[in-house]
Amino acid sequence: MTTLAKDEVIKSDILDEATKLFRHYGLQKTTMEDIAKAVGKGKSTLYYYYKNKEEIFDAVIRKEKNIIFRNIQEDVSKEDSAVKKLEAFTRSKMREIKRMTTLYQVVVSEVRSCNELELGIRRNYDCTEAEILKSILQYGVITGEFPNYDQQELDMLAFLLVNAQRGVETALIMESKLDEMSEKMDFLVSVLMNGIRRS
Amino acid sequence: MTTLAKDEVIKSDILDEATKLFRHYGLQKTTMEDIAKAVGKGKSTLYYYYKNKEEIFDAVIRKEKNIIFRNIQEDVSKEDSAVKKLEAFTRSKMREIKRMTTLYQVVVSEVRSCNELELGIRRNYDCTEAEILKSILQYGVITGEFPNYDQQELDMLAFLLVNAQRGVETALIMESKLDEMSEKMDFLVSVLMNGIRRS
DNA sequence: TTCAGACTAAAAATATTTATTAGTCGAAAA
DNA sequence: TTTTCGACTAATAAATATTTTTAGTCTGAA
Repeated sequence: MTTLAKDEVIKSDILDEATKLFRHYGLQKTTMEDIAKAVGKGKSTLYYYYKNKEEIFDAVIRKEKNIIFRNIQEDVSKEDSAVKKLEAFTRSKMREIKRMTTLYQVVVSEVRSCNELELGIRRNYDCTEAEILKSILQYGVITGEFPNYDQQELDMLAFLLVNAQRGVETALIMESKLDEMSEKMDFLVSVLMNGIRRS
Repeated sequence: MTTLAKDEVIKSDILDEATKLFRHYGLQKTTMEDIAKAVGKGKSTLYYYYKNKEEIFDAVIRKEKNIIFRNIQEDVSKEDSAVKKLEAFTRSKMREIKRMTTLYQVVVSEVRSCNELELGIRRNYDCTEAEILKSILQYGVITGEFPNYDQQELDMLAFLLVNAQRGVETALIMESKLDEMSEKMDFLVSVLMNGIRRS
């Protein structure tokens, strides 16, 4: 294997600097020149590596999202019962959200007004969440922890879990009670869990 | 008892017309002149009966909110088990929301940007919801349907229920899937219910 | 006591100018 | 050939000035 292609290194540099800047100043207030300066290159050089600003932002979000979900997946896979997996999922998600509050805010709030992007990213994000949840639920059905929900019911359950959690998340963020988040989420999950477990 | 005081009649007329207009055009796009014209009075007359526009809007919201919650309370009180009460609560709330989508939108979305009002109304609205839920839960503890949750746990449960439901509501409204609302809510409530019922 | 018309001050909408910034291009450096 | 840059433009956003609308007041009439 040869050394990493030079252009891949630079692309990755650009992404790293862009990530920092977006996190600090948000999407709108970070200019292409800011990014170029941070990388130590001219502005037009960025356009040699990326089509435009949106492509950079997309790449940043995709990368960060992947990190989040890799971490979550890792935590989830450590547990061996579906119930514990679900608890791990929530705990892990909370931790990730706190760790990346700024970028999360960008995705959740700033981007919320930037219609084109919003839908894509937010939906994509939720889909991944729902996917993970669904796989956990499916696992629970297999292990016999949960009753024999059919595919449609599992979809609905995953949908409900994602959005119920988000409802609580939003309320706590709006009242800036992030510190109560864990406790309340634990309680919510334990209730939901017991609910799912019945028949 | 004498005939209803004349000014009470007019105040009520103003409220009725204002309600219609707010429902049709929203808070911002309804002017005091519009209301006055609809009532068939001059604009300044409105100020004889109400301090300002906000007071009118407040009164409209309070009145509508009372109707909603009276209807919900009525439906809830018909049931005699806590579980059925909770189901009735959700079903009834869904129906009320659909019935008043427009005004609900005003409260939920338009007012969301109108900071001063937002907090007051939204919080007030949620409080009432949470109060009803809490009383249902308390009832369930008394009847033995639910385990012996203490006061703090009941508060938390009510908070969770309100916001979990709102999360799902919001998602469905955003995707304009109001028709799936009942089905999904039923499912959510049944899950939550079973969760609450355990120990 | 109840109302209206004329009024004001504040806010909202509009138009206009100015400043930034995303993205292009052709040419130079590596 | 691959990578970089400086100079340029067109579009977007920010700032400013201008007009219109509208909430709320005041005086006085019925």
